Amino acid sequence: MEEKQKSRTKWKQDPQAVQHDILRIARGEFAANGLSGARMDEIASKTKTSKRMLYYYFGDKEGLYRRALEAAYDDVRKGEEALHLEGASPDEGLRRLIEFTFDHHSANPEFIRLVMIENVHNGAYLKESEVIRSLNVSAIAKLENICKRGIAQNLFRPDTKALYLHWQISAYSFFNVSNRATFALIFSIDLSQMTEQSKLRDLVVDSLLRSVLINNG
Amino acid sequence: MEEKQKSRTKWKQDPQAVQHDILRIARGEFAANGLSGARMDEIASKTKTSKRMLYYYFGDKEGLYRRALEAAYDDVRKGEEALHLEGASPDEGLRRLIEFTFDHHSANPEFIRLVMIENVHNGAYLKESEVIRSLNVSAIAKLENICKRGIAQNLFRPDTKALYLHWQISAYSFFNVSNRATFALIFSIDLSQMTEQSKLRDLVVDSLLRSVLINNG
Amino acid sequence: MEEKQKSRTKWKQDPQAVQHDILRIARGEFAANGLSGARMDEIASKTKTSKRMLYYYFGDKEGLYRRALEAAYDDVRKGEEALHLEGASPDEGLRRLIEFTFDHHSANPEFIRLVMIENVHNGAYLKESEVIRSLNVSAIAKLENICKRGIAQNLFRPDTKALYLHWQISAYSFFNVSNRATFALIFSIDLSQMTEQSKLRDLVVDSLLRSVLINNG
Amino acid sequence: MEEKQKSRTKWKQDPQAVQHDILRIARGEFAANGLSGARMDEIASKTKTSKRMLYYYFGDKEGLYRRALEAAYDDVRKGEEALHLEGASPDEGLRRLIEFTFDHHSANPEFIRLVMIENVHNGAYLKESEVIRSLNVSAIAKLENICKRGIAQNLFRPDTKALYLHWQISAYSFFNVSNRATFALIFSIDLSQMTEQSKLRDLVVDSLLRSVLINNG
DNA sequence: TATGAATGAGGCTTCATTCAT
DNA sequence: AATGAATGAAGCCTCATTCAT
Repeated sequence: MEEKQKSRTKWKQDPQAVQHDILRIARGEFAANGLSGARMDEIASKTKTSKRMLYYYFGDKEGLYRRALEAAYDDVRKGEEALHLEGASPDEGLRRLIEFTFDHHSANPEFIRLVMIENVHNGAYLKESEVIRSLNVSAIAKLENICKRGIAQNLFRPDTKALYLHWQISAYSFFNVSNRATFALIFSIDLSQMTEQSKLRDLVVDSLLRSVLINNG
Repeated sequence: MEEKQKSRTKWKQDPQAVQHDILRIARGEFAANGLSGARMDEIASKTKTSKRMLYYYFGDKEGLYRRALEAAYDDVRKGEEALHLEGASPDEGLRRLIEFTFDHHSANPEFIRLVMIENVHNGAYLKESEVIRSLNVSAIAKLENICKRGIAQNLFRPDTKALYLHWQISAYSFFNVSNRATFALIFSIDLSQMTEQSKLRDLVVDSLLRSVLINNG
Repeated sequence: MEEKQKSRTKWKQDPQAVQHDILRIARGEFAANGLSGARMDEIASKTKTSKRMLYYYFGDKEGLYRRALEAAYDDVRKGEEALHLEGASPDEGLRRLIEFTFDHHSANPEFIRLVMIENVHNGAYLKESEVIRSLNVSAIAKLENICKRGIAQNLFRPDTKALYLHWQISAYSFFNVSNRATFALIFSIDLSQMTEQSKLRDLVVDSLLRSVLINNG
Repeated sequence: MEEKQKSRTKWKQDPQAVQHDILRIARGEFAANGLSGARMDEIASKTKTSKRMLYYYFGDKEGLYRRALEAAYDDVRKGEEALHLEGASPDEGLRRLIEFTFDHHSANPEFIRLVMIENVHNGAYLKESEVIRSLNVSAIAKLENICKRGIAQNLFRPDTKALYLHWQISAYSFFNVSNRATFALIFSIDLSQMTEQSKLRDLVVDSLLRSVLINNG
């Protein structure tokens, strides 16, 4: 057991670091307990600063939640930028995009939970956020490029739409994380095991490619 | 003083009705606000009885939540029984099953929200429930029958697995409701409109059939 | 030092008494410290019940303040009803009314302070109160009767108006209490002493009668 | 983060001006919200400097309040010096003094509010102030001169006392401002309208003169 | 002289729950 | 079976003030 004592020496006078620290903890707590379930006291105690600072920097609980949500979206967007598909053929590119998205969601369950929670609130806090609006461009650009090329090369069905394909990929990737608990209980199968995850990933990739590609007999 | 009085006419002396009334209200409140977000006072005030009755019949808040969750699952299961596919061919049966599931989820957003909330809690309350275990049989029986026949008739790919197909159908149908709010905000498109819903339904059906059927060129 | 223990036996189940008790204490605290200066904890601790009951019966601090203000006005109004002037001549009646008002204000400094405080808030809480509106009738009825008779009997100047005369009486009676502290400090004279109070009362009565009566040479 | 930054141009390096600025703002805030109701943050944010300066120059909240109160008294006293009655007859002088006092109070509602607030605090802060003591001389000197001359010329009743007459004038002039809000609400009449104000002023002047002058039949 | 960052103490309020009848 | 009154614990938030530079 370590002595409970926060190192309040070198963190001071670094507002950026303090805010980041708070946001990181807050994200975890909100993801774990929901907006009303999370406790400001609990968040504060896990932080390197005092409770007062949560209010100093974020105003109130909802403000903190909103900022944590934004930060989560932003982190995920940054992660997505890491995927480069320049040289790949349309079908190979699509395969890799699906795999990446599936894995990326799987690797960020905290983000998934925040989005679930935000949807329980009907997107009320995302609605207020200016920051989020900028996500839509980058989120779908890669896919649009792939589709355009795939259709032009007569590989993809001509009615393939990037937005709807994105919806499909998201549905699989999101559901895979969001509904693990209840699915496991009802069907007595733990799909979060690595072997199951790779099986599901293949299923998703194959299924979607088969439905998009023209010659998939 | 804190809760308004209602004119309690002749509901008294009917415990069954009282409990049903409470559960119906509770389901709505939990679906709308989450477990910690829902308020016992609010639930009670929308009920035909007093707050004391919630505790009398359901013990505490978590007990009420669990019972409301169970009731929601039970209602949905009953609804699913309405689908009859006896005479249909495997491909037609699958199509109708997908459509039905999609529509059924869409028609029960309150249930979807409860399941989301339960997943946020890692299925902790479903885990305790004895009632829920009985759902898994009926939920997948129809699909297994279809798959068996589809494979036997050389219509479906031989490696088609009912459980995984069910997972796919569920992913689409669930995500369609669960993530409406955030999807709409990020992509500025309201997929809940009827025309969009029917477009998505066709997309889901076509995509899945194409990926399952052997000759789908 | 008495053992700090509230007799929580015979007060229970008497909501009226509980509310009265709370209001009495609250009036004192608000009068002594103002709206923001008063402390809910302090009010509660002087009460026979717990802090929770303040909120149970009055909603929040402002609700309690408003109700305490209303109760104070109501008490004062009831006190005013004790004055009966039926048999008196107009001049004698006016004299007695002025004396009574002067004394009544002097006897209720807590009420005066509440009114001062409410004026600091620009009457924002009185404005919301339905109860207060009923005061205006009774407050001035007696004076109107006196004026009418006084004018009819050629005793009072014909342009004497009850409302403005009331304003004058109130100004003296109110100021006598409200500004004691600063007046005493600046002029080094404690007008709250009984001899000074009676001198002031005579001054007010004489001055007003002289200015209203026709033959006051 | 909690307070907005202002473009501090070239106010720096002028302590006098900074203190004046702070006092002006503080007076307004205290007058509007009372001692406990006023917020140091709010005062600071309306100031040209930062919050730290309030503490630098005035020590703490109470120190700032006291200084603001003193400054308000001082301003008012300076204003009173503007009245010159040298050539006037006693009755004309008295009339003009009353009118002036009435108008002067009416023109300084912020000062009136501060005095109300100080009285709510039983003059506790004025009591500590050295500065205030010097006010009593000038405040009443003019009136004493008038009274002496009026009595000597057999115009005023011989028992006329400057201090009590001052009390009467103050009562009217103060109450006219201090109780506007509640009076308006209870009697549904807005006495702050200009026509009403001039009516009240005439009433006050006439009433007081009639009660002081010997031949006023 | 000046300031952004930081804070402990204490304020108001709400929660699920139980009591007494 | 049913209820209005009551509550302790804990929640969120704000206050005047100080620190480190």
